[in-house]
Amino acid sequence: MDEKYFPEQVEKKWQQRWRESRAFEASNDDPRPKFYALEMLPYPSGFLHMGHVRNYAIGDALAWYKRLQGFNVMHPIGWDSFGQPAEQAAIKRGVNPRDWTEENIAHMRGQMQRLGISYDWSREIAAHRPDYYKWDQWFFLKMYERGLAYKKMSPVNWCPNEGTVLSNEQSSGGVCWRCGATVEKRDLEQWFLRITDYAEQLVEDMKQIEESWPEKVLKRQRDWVGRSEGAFIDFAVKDSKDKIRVFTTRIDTIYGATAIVLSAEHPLLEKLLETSALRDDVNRFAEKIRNKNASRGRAADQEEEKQGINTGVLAVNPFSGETIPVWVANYVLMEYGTGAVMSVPAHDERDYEFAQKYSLPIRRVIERVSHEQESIAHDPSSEDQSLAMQHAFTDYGIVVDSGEWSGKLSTVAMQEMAAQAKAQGFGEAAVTYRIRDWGVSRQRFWGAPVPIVYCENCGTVPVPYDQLPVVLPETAAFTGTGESPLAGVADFVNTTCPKCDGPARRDTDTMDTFVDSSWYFFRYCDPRNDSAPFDPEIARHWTPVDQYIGGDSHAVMHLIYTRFWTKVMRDLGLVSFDEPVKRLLTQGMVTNRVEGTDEWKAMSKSLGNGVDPDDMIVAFGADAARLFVLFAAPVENELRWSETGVEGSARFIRKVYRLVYALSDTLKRHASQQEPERKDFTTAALSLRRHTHKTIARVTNYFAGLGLNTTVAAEMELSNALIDWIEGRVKQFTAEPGLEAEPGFQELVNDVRTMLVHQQLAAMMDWYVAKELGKPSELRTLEFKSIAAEFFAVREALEALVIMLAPFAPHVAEEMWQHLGHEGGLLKSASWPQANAELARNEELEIPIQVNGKLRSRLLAAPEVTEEELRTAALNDEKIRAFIEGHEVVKVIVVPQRLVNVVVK
RNA sequence: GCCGGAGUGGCGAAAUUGGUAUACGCACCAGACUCAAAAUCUGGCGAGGUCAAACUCAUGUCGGUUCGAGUCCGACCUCCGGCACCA
Repeated sequence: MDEKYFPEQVEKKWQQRWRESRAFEASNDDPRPKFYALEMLPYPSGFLHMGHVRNYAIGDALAWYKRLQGFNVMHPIGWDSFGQPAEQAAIKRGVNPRDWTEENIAHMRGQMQRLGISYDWSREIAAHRPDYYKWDQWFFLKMYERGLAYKKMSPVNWCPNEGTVLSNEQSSGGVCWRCGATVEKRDLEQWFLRITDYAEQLVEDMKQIEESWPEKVLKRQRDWVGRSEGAFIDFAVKDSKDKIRVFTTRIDTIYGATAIVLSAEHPLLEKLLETSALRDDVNRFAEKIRNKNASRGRAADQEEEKQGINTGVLAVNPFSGETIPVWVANYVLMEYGTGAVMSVPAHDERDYEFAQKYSLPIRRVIERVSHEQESIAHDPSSEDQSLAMQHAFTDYGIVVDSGEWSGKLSTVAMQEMAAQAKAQGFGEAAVTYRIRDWGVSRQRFWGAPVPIVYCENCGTVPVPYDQLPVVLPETAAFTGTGESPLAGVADFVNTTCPKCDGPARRDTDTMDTFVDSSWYFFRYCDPRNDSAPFDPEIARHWTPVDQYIGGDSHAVMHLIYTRFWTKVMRDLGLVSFDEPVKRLLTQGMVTNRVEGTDEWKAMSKSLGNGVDPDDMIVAFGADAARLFVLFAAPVENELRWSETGVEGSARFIRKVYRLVYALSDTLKRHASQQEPERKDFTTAALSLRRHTHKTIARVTNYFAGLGLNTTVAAEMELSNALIDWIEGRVKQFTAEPGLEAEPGFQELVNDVRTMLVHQQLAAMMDWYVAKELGKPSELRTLEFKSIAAEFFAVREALEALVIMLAPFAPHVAEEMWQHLGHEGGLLKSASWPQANAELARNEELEIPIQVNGKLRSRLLAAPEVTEEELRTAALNDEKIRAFIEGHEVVKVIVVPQRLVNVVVK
């Protein structure tokens, strides 16, 4: 151990030792309880950014903590290495996507190792390697067998300028993200996974995780699934056998329906119009709306004015028998429900707006449940009138003017009406979902090929399992024309049919990269298995994931896909639970000031406010950078970057390092090896131990809730307390008369806090011990046992501090641990310190005394003090007497061990 | 518009969940050391008030509950996220 702290030396040294000793490789057979700590696997863009550093620092702190607590910790990492950037690099610069990806992985792996994250590198995986994506294909085939993977025509986003397909994200707002051209819809045959089959479970199973996943993530998933309870109702078309099925969540308002409104894409529309005189006008209108819908997609960010047209067709309300007109309008979406709605202007805002514009009747059939206040001085009819004029009344209430249901509560009517619809065969209670099946086909090269073959004779044929993987060719022509580059690789496309051996063509699309990340953390359990995606027995040992950590940008996509995938795996018999992740933490963003402004924004190249982790490692060390990231803000908050903040963390590390350096030799010489008996501890030693054990309890408690910032703060407090304590002891030692003359000691006393005189501090302690013990026993101020006990307390504090620092600054913690006398052992085999409640207990309590709730005095009391004693002491307190003099004491509130409040009049 | 979350010093934030508000750190000011700077150390640091105290006021605003409210209840204001014609 150097006198001075050089992070680059310390960090290199321990990184090497960890690597050589395979310190963080987790065994599947370890008998200790397991803990699976997981961070979201990165896309290998080439460079780690601060968001990654934060993510991994959090995960690593937890992994270290659990390891020190005696858990068998698995902390793996891998690469989400399929995806568009590699292909873009190929198109733009002609590099091979595989080479580009491998180089990026190599560089980022180096960065992670320089950060000293305690990953189990033996379990590293990468999605682009055939031994991984083979299992993507395997899962695809399993789903195909079960009808969970199917092919259908579907519109995709198409940029006419670049001649390429875009994802929904890349065509946000209806324009191409690169060239700004208006995106068109094109119909393509695409593969879908039937996530809608699991819609109900995706909502229902949230109950299993609602305590341990962030509410905002659950909420977004709930919104995304969009579960909605209501009813289907069939309206018969007048003079026809056709029926129009609508979905409504407010069947109780059905007597207020004054029209049926269809979406422009409604399949029945054409047939209905056959007999209509308005046919041409309606068709022209519907065509216009369809075109508009197609070109803008669903991403339109502005609500359009409602437009509609009467078809001239009439429909019959099955409840009232009333005949109402059928309209077509732009505000009804084909994608949701049945693409047709009953329009109830009195009780739906959209219908109200529509009815106003086209002068449709507005009929009120729900009244507010009356409150006493409402009956005052208002003419009810005029109030109704004004209400109806301005708004739809969308609350539940009492059904009126609705035949036999009049006078019933909405909630009651809804149930009874749905039951009647069912009994009479014109409808039923129903649940609809907003979520739609997951389109996984991508017309791209850099992904897992879809393992399907098309044969002229046999049609669509799945590739047999024993022919997996369908290997991606070495390279292809990256023209960027929009068709999958695989289509141009003749060797790949042309194959023979597995069934009939005749000529066949392969599917040339690849799978969405979210497929890779839907199950990757199961692969970590058994990463080299070549006969299954993983051994269910081994996975049973490790999964579900105990703690998952990542950004909330994946709140919907990845985290809903992986929940879906887990349920499919459960149904395949691979796992035995519903939810893959027990606890989820979504960390906040890392932001930095945008130069020349007061704005804090996420670090990015384009804003020029990025900070390179490597620069921080060089300047301050990985330990200081990691410590800062965890200390500066609660993990779920935004983290504002501050270089002076990192300096502060480095300062703290240096302080502790010097303390260990200054004291370790002395501790080796003088500290008792065994824990001394209680009577041998001086009062001073006990007060230090109290601080140590209180801190252990606090830190352990904070860690349980992932309050990492307060954990670090508590550790800083302990180090401050230890320094204060040493200063106090040195001053006391040297206060003996005559010592002023001893050479160097006056400077020592003055300088003890500067920590510039370590050797002198150690020498002084040695000298002092010798001097004390050299005295005749009656003149000694301290006995040998007490000295040994006092140094024991110091060592206890330092060791606890070093162990508790390991999750935040592991390299320097290892260095200090070794220097504290644990040569040859690694910190990972140390044990997390145990808080001793007896030792943590205060000798004396400081009890605040209030008069009428305002703090007026304090008094010191023993922890055993009774309520009565506290009350008496408070009333006799000099300051308190001044306050209560001349007033009547009404009441004295005593909170045991806590506080006294004197209430006066 | 709807649904969430949050408002505490100059800044990031603490507060054992109703009991001493502002821990810990950053920035800043003064001092020590230094030829000087850096580093390090010491002291100060919510506002008002005072030589110093005492004391008064402060957790977005206004009310309420309570002996006691940053914390609980009601109304409002502001900011940040998500969704957005979902029937």
